[in-house]
Amino acid sequence: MTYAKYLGYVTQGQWCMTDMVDEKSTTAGPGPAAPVAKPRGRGSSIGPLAAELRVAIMRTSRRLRTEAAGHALSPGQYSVLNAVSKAPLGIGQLAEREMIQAPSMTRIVNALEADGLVARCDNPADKRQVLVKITDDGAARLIEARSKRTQWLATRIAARSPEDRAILAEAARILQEMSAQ
Amino acid sequence: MTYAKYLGYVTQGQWCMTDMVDEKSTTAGPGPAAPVAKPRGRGSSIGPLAAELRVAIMRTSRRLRTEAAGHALSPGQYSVLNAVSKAPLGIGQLAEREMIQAPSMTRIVNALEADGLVARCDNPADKRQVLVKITDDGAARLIEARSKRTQWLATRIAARSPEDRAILAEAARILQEMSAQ
DNA sequence: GCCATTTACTTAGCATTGCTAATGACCTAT
DNA sequence: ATAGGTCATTAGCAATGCTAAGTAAATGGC
Repeated sequence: MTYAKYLGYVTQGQWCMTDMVDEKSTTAGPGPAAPVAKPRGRGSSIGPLAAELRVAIMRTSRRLRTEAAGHALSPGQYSVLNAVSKAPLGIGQLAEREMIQAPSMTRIVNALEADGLVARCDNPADKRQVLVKITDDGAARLIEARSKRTQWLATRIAARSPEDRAILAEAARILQEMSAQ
Repeated sequence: MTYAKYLGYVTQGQWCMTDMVDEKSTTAGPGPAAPVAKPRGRGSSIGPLAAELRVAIMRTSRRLRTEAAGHALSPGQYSVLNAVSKAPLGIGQLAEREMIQAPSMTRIVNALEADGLVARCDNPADKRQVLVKITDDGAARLIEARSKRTQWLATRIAARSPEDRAILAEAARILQEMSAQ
């Protein structure tokens, strides 16, 4: 019950809560990480920036997730459908991609299959493996979900100034690089 | 089982999965980001930017959540502890802040209380209400968790150029504004 | 060529977290 | 004083994650 007991068993984040805190008062100062290169000037204090960016990202991601809800496609289903839209993949491959365990993926694929969005096929080369293939219904649903998923964000972006849009574009690139590491 | 049955009952996002798709092929086009500055003309295609930004944010948030795990404080517990660190709050207020329902908050507070990180107090002015107060242990744990939470991000930020940091700072501000709407 | 090991998926069961519904205690207004 | 609303808790369901164990098929050693 006390959560701590749950650790050592949890291997990756699987919690869901908001994380929508106002954490202005992080402890601030130069913060966790080291200076860098030429942190000169007063402006480049890493700690507060990291704290602020974290809050901004978590809050935005929460909004994105919330807004994406209600489309009859859970995030997991969406991810899998998207992955399978290019080429059929096995359960294990999908699980690895999504960073979950195979049984969890089996369950997701079961749900998608029950809805007729994917189909299981035999792999002639290895009959142990099940290939998950997208159906026409699945492809249609994916396209629909895809646009709805981005809709909320697209609306807000459209409302910003061109300068802000440029910054967001750059930030997207930077964030991708950082999280890829 | 089929998820669709679950809708109309779900009111907000509560799923957890990766969402860590390689959705490069969203509609794409000119590649990652748009030019800049003077976007009008053909350059300011909102759709691809929204799609890319969405992926960047979701992926980064996922990393943040994953990296934050293993500190014996779930995101929910962390949020509550942080909220309560400034002033005691009632269950209902906390629930509203976190955008969850009161029973869920009761459960979180129960866990924190069991760990001795918060304490329930009576509110003399309204005996229906329970005030959740942080304990010394809770405050200590919060500070510890706080730095660890931002550490991952701070490290990556520290490795970027000053220009990138400036962009991220701006982006954080913009994202805050957008998600606040 | 046959048996042992490994691999891929499924089934079974537990844990966490969110929600709704219903209950009990208390405040507020008539 | 009583009726109705508000706050918190308890009870019970749904979804998603995990581990452990079981089945089917491929691979390897003798």
